[in-house]
Amino acid sequence: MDVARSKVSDAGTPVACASCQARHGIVCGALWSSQLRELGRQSPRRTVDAGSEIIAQGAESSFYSNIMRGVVKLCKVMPDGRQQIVGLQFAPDFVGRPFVRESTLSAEAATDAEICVFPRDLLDRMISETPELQRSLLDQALKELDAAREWMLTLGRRTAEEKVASLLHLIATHAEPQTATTTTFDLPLSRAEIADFLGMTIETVSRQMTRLRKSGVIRIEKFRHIIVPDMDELERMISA
Amino acid sequence: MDVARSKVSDAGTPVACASCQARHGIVCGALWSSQLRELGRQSPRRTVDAGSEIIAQGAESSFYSNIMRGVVKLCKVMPDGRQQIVGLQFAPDFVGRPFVRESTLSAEAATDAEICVFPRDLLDRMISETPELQRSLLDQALKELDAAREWMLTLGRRTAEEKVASLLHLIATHAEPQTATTTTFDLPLSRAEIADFLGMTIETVSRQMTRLRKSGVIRIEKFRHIIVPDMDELERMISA
DNA sequence: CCGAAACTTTGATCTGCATCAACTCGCGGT
DNA sequence: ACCGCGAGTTGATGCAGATCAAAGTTTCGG
Repeated sequence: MDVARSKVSDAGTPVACASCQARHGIVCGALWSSQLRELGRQSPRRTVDAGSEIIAQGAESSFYSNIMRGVVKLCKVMPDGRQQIVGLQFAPDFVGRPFVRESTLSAEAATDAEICVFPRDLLDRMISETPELQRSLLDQALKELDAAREWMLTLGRRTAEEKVASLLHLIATHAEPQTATTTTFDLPLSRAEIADFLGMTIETVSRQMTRLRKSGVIRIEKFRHIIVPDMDELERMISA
Repeated sequence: MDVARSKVSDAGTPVACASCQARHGIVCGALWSSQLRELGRQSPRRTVDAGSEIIAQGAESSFYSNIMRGVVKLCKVMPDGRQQIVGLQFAPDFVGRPFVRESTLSAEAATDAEICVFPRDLLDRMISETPELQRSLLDQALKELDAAREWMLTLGRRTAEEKVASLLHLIATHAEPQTATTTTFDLPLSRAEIADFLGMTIETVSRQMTRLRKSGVIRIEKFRHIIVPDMDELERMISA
């Protein structure tokens, strides 16, 4: 059914959407061809470089985004500057909080990224008139909820070493399709960001990384590039 | 519009539902009268006493629940026994994970509670044929997601004292409508459960509670009964 | 190619919370 | 009323991870 739908709509698809990575993602995959055309016409692509903010915490934003490329981090900061990353989003995820205008968190590009910017009013209208899209957003919300709760367990009950292993596992799993047993990837986060995700300091992150390296679970090249010879071994560190 | 809908459907409402606390809650408030009748007929009430499990982690469950009375905690446990509470649900919340049969967490009554048990297959069918219900569930899912992320900040970045204050604030806010400035409530959780929610030990929980008591932020009567003379003062402890 | 800034690692020390260990309180049973 | 047990508190000590400090590595502009 989804296949039939997309086949049909491909006829009138906007050029930008035709070859789009997210064409069959959460949002666009749930739209009828006429809606896709309207949305596509009013939704510019934007490239954002690493570190720049997409949505500010506490601000009202008039748009949603869809990640086409790159990684986006969701952060919460306290008045005194303490910071916690509460989610990582990868292409082709949807970013935004339907039904609430003021954002309770900030969204920031962790790597250079490309996003598709949806006008809020337009997409809100489409949500309310498209059950398929609601269902799709419900699906993503429930998956993010599962992920958030899994991370609560990590934050509350795992040791520093387990935390770092959990993060590496999370990224290895979401980044690139792995080949055979050995997995390779570039960390989309700096040590400081990893610390903010795991609720620790950069020093402890660094120490635990070298611990994992010395015990042979991972290899590290140029700080950011990680090689996991055996994913099972990494999973064992997490005692999931 | 919601009002009109409920007026109409009250005519054919099942007896049990007529005076139900959750009649206009997440699930039942989004159903048509014929659906409510069908669901009501097949959904027995059940009383569960404090500590008994409603859904087991890792098990397939053939039902969802709706909390009529009491508090339900959502837990995750690791193979070695470490435990983390990842959510608290109050009446009239919906409990369950649509679209996924095997539960990744357990649900357990924290206090004596009363629930309404929905057959899974029936409710799944209603979800798929009722956009209003999908929308309602999306709303709850997004709210729970906000709450989970707020709690991630608490787990990752707040001190022990701030954590305890955060929990007291959470419960004070969700339990009873407060009178004027001073708020009073019974803790639905034991010290051990509080520890599992905050990622600490019972000893530290206890110490921080007496710290808050000595500093005058709260008063404690019979361990479980808490009096907050000034909610603003409590909020200040959280440095939210 | 050089130099400065930003990021990361490593080492020394400190501390907040965990752990271990009594002890107290409240409650239900006999 | 007394006992016994689970829940909570309080105290002494230990340790994982924070903090403070410094050196090494990478990046990038000139």
